[in-house]
Amino acid sequence: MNIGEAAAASGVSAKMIRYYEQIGLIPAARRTGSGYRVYADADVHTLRFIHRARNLGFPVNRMRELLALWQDRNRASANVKAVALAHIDELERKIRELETMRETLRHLAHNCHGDQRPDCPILADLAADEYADARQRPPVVVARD
Amino acid sequence: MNIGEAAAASGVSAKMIRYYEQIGLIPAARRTGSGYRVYADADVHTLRFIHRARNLGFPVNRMRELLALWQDRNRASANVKAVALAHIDELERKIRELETMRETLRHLAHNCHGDQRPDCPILADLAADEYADARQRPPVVVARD
DNA sequence: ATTGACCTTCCTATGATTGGAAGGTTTATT
DNA sequence: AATAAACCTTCCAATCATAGGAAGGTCAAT
Repeated sequence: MNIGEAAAASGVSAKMIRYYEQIGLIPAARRTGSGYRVYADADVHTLRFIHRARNLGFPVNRMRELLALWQDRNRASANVKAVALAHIDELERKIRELETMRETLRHLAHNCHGDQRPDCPILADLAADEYADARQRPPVVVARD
Repeated sequence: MNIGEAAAASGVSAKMIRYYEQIGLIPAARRTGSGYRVYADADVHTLRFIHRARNLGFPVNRMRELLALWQDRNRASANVKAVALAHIDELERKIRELETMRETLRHLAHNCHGDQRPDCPILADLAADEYADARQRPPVVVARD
């Protein structure tokens, strides 16, 4: 199987397969006499694993752990679970961050007439001189950043 | 005011102020005889506006619109609201994406013993051969792709 | 033999930000 | 006045994962 076929079979683009090889996430592929990379079913299997983990948002460095665990037949499932839970925490952190932004904006947009007049609480809030920013930060005295 | 003071007063780092100038988000600052950038209160005001919009996740290109609207005294608030709502949609799209990942992982982690045994549904799912095609997933797992 | 679809490597860009190096300026202290 | 520190300047590089393209080699079918 050459790289294009492996890409189609795994869902990982040829570009990314070369990249993963380059950064050492996967071992260097065997080559034909003319330099073409050659892949076997087992390699495609690994690439599919990578593709799915990426789809779940695992960063490449966490996937190194994941791949090592996957290939270790004596792993403890507790270790795998720990990686998954750490990633869930990371996802939740990002979700909360985005939700905070969304709520602030929703609130501002809700109070905006949305008509032909220039009057706009959204801009007023972004431009406010004294910005309590109570929606995103605890009301600690000064320090806005 | 030099760039360091403007940075401290606005919350935007000196590095980023130079960058925003370079990409044309803000006009090139006036310079002293020796080449130092000089900022006035109005500039800091603009930088604070930018800082707050960035904190709400507005990408730099959307902030160009936002700044133009802010500086246009004849704007229609409807236009501002449209930018905000478009950004809210974008935030929601990302939130849903992350939530989908989280739910899939939560489910997998929930079914994982997390003990010393190697048996692990998380790895089993990531490695599964039978649903290489993302559209034919078993009902056990939440959408992924 | 030619064409087209592959493959190879290398370079570039993305977006927003941070880091650093090398060198000039300003301010404060001796 | 000399010196040191804390600034400032530009330029270059790195991040992370991915995509695009150029220049050139290879393979399969016409």
